[in-house]
Amino acid sequence: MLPHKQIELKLQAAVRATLPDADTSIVLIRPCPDPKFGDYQSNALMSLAKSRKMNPRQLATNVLAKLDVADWCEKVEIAGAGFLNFRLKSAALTGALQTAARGEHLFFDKTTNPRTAVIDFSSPNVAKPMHVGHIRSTILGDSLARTLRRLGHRVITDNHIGDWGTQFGKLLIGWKKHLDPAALKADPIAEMERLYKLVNAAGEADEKVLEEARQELVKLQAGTAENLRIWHEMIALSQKQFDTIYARLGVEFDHALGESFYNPRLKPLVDELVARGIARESEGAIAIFFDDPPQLKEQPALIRKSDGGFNYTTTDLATLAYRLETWQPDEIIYVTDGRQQLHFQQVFTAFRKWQERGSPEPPRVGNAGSAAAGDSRAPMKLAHVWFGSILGEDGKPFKTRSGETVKLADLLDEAEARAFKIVSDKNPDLTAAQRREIARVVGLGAVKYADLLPNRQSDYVFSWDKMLALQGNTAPYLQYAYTRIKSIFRKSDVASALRADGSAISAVSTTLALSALEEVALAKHLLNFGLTLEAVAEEYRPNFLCNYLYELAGKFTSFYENCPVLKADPTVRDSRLVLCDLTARVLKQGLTVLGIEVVEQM
RNA sequence: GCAUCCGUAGCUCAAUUGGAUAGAGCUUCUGACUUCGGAUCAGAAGGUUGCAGGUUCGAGUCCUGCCGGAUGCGCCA
Repeated sequence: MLPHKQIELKLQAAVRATLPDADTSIVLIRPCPDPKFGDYQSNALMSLAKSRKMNPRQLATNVLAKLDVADWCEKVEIAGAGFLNFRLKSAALTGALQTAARGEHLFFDKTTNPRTAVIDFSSPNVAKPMHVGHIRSTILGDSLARTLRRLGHRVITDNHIGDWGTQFGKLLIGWKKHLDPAALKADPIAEMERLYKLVNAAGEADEKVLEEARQELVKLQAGTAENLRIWHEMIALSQKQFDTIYARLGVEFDHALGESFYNPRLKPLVDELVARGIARESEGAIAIFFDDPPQLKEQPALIRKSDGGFNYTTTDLATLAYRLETWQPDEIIYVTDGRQQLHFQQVFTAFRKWQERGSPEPPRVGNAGSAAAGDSRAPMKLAHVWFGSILGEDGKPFKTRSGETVKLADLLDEAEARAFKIVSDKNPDLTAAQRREIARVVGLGAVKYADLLPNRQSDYVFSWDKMLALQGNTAPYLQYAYTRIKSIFRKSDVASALRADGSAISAVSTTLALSALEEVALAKHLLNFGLTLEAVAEEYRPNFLCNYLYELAGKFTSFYENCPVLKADPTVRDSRLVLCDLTARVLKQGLTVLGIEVVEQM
């Protein structure tokens, strides 16, 4: 277990010994904002003292009297209004580095409390090209899944594909009357998109077309063989496109249960909600009204239209119930844009009402704050992880120059093409194949990182130049730092001493001699990797990890500038090689968690 | 009209349970032994955190009001 965790546990024990009824879950250790205060701090005693109207420094003194952390820390100091400052003993620091060098850990611990999380993200639509609007959900969701898995949680990823809905009426007309088989073969998505636009335009001019579309839709919903066959083919063709893009992005799903999967469940669901008095008839439709959160007072959710059809609230409720029955998750995470906040508030609130009035299995779910008897687990958490819009440089929603949405495949192509140009410019001696591979990794990395770096809730301005400017806080900068480390090993004679998986340097002495300030700063930063991963999982914010890795790369380059490795005396040299190796491994692992690859040379 | 979110350096963005002197990158300027890889590094400049109050030992963060912006608001998803 890492030193900061040990200190935290000891501190919590000391607080319990001092204040037996205190909630120690808020007693946490954080890295100090400024190294002059120490390595770790806790400010929890101040808030504890406040809520109890105690003198914070007196409380700190009392807690300190029961705190023994001498195994890891120098003397603990009380500072300011009641901060506790901890300074690591160098033996604790080098000890953690040594166990990491032996491959026992990589500065994070697997959770002692594994949870099951279902993550719903990406959700593209059948018969339409994946576009830039899908990128944030896909990349955020994937990195959250990777983070949770790395920490030892059970993760189920489910792609809720848009494979049902009114657009299929128009698509069926187009398919039957205007299909160009050659075009379909060459580029199925483009052909289906063409068909949709064609019929959509015709519908605007002629009401009869719309009526015809409704008829086709009804026939599809009724299960007419021909419409069903065409619909299946449209899904299969679309899935091919999705698979290609996901393979390129390195994104995998455990399930892809589209909206249509839930069709058989919609009518029974509405019937049950009506029977339980949760939903009622209103203006010919069936709606759920809310009293509970005041914001929803004037915002009923429709679950059946007056024409008898169902809508997305119905589907989402059915999906929620299915996931609960099938996987019994502790948590369901929806990664969508912020415009759906009201919708998910309605879905979550409706679901809790349903749970309160007798629910499917298991009953613990939805009763926020009160676990059912016999089940000690916390109630299921429903999280809407929302993100802001992608804007063009004019501050309006991002489009191509001609006003079209930007296709994801085109965007990735361009990222790779630009990266290829840069690699060829910087390193013309590499073979074309090598440069293409580097461009792929760097280009895709740049796109992903640009998406993950901003706080997800802000809108962000999409700029080809900024995204692909391979400078500053970008993926290429981190990838470059990695290659510089690898270059050191290529030039050293210990490369062969690395295990095949790169996990440890066995030939290097196990004693570490950290003397330079830059070495110590780098080493201490390595220790905080796990805290960062936990924060990402807790807040659903991969940008914490981006910033951590950027700081790590910064501390490494500072070390690299000031501390020669290969030219140093043997003991210092070996110690520095260990630091280099550990830095490379954390960089690689961190980027992997973000869904970004590394290369040995750029 | 109601609701949600946002407003931080010239620009794009950070800021870990309310914590210590609000940090980066870009841009500009000045430097770095032909370099363990210069896709690098060091330094300088740049701020009344939209405005006005309030709570607190402590507020970019919480509360109230105002100004400005984005988004959403019953039969699309």
